[in-house]
Amino acid sequence: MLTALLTHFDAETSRALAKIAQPVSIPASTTLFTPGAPCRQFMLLLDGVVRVQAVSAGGREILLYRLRPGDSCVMTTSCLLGGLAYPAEGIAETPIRAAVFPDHVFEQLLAESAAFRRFVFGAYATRLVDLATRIEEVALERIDTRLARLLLEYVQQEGSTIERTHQSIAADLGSAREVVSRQLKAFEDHGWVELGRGQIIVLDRPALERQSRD
Amino acid sequence: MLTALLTHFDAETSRALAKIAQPVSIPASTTLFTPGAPCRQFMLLLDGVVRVQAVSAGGREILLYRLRPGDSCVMTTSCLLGGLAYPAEGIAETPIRAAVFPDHVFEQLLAESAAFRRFVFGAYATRLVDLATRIEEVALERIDTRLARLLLEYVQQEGSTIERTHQSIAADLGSAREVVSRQLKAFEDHGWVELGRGQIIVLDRPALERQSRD
DNA sequence: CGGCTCAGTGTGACCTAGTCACTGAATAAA
DNA sequence: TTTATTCAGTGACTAGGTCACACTGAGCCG
Repeated sequence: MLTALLTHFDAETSRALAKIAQPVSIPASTTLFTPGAPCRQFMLLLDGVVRVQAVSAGGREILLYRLRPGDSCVMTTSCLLGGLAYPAEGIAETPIRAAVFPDHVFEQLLAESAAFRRFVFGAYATRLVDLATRIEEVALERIDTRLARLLLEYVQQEGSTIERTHQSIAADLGSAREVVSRQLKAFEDHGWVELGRGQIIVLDRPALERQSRD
Repeated sequence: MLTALLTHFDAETSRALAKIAQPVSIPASTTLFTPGAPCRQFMLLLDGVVRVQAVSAGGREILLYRLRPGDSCVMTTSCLLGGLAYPAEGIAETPIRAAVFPDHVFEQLLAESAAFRRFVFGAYATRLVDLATRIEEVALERIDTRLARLLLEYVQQEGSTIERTHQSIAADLGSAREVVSRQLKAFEDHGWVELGRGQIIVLDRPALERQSRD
C-alpha cells in the first residue's frame, strides 16, 4: 500500500522507497516535533492529518499549514539539511500513519531520482505559496473575510456540519475565541449558519463565498 | 567575479555556472516579477537588494522577505517547477546584478551536483523559516514589539541613522503609516530615537532590544 | 433523580490597532 | 519666490484583541 501512494514517482524509486521506508503508526494528539526537538528524519504522511503551528509566548496559537496524506514534512527536513532552528510545532490531529526514512536515504534519492526531486520541489513550492498567502491574509485581510473562507474550507473537508469549537477555529485564524464567537453570532444573525455546542451548520454557502471575497 | 561568489559550490559546479550564467544588471525600482508575470528563470543575486512583498486589493503592502547577494529566488523557481500560481511581487530596491540561467540548466545542476542541491535546499530552508517566523510575528505580536525589532534590523544593515519614511516602514510591517508615526513618536518621547524628515536616529539600542523581546 | 464539574459559549468594559479626513511642515521644482 | 509634492502629525471613529465573569449543556456520581 505504500507503493500505491508513491505512484507519482517512477517505478524504480517507488520500489526503492517501499523497501527502506519504515511505516509507523502514531495516535492522535501526539506532538511530533517542536522547536526544541525537531523530527530528525524524512517523513511522508500516509494517513491522517498533522497540524503545524506557531505558538506565542502568551500561549496564543496560529496554524501555519496542515499536512495530509501524500504530503511530506519539508520544513523539518530542510532545517536539518540547512542546520537552521525550527520555529514551529507539529501535532497529530488524527491518528496517523507515516513512512519514515533517514536523511542519507533522502539525499541518495535526491541524487538519483528526477521524479523524487520533482516531488520534493513540488512540496516546497506548495508550502512556500501557502505560507506567503497566509501572511497576506493575516496582515491585510479582515477577520470576517478570513473566517468565512475558513468555514468554506472546513465544509470542503468534512461537509456542511462542522464539528469544531470556537477555540479551535480561533487557533486556526491566530485570533481570540471571543472574536470568533462574535463573528459567528453575526453570521447566524444573517442566517448564514446555525450554531450549536461544538458544531456549526453552514446554511448559505454562497453568502459565505461572497463574504470570503470581501 | 561570478566564480568568486559561487565558492560555496565545488570547483566543477562553479566553472559550469560561470560559463552558462548570464550576468544581468537592472536599475533600482524595477519590478522583477509579479503574480501575473513570474520570473521564468533561475536567478542568483550578485549585488543589490530585492524586496519580495504581497499586495492586498486595498493597496496595502507587506514585506515577505528581502533577497541579498548570494540569495536565489527560490519561490519563483519552485512555482515554475511545481506549476503553481505565484502570489507575490519582487522589486529591485537598489540597482541589482544577477546571474540568470534557464531552468533546464537548473535541473541539470540539481541532478549532477550535491553542492548545488545543498545550496538550493539551504535557500529553501531559510525562506520557509523566514516566512513561518513572519506569520508568528504578524499574527501574535504587538506592533511596538515588531517595530522595535525592525528598527534594530535596519541599524544592523545601515547603521544607527536610518534613512526611511514612515510609509516604507509601514509597508515592511504590513501596517498603516499613521500607526508607525504614532509608535515612533512614543519611542521618541521615551528618548529611544530622534525623528527627522525621512530619517530616524537610534539613540538607545538596549531599550529597543528590551522592547523587541516584549 | 438532583447536584456537581467542566468544557464551551455569551457578554460588557476596556485597550490596541487600523481607517479616514484633514492639517501643516519640509523639500523640490518652476 | 511661488508652487507642487512628499512626508509627518492629529482627532474621530471602527475593528479587533483582552479581561473578567456569567451562563448553559453534557457527562458523572451519589
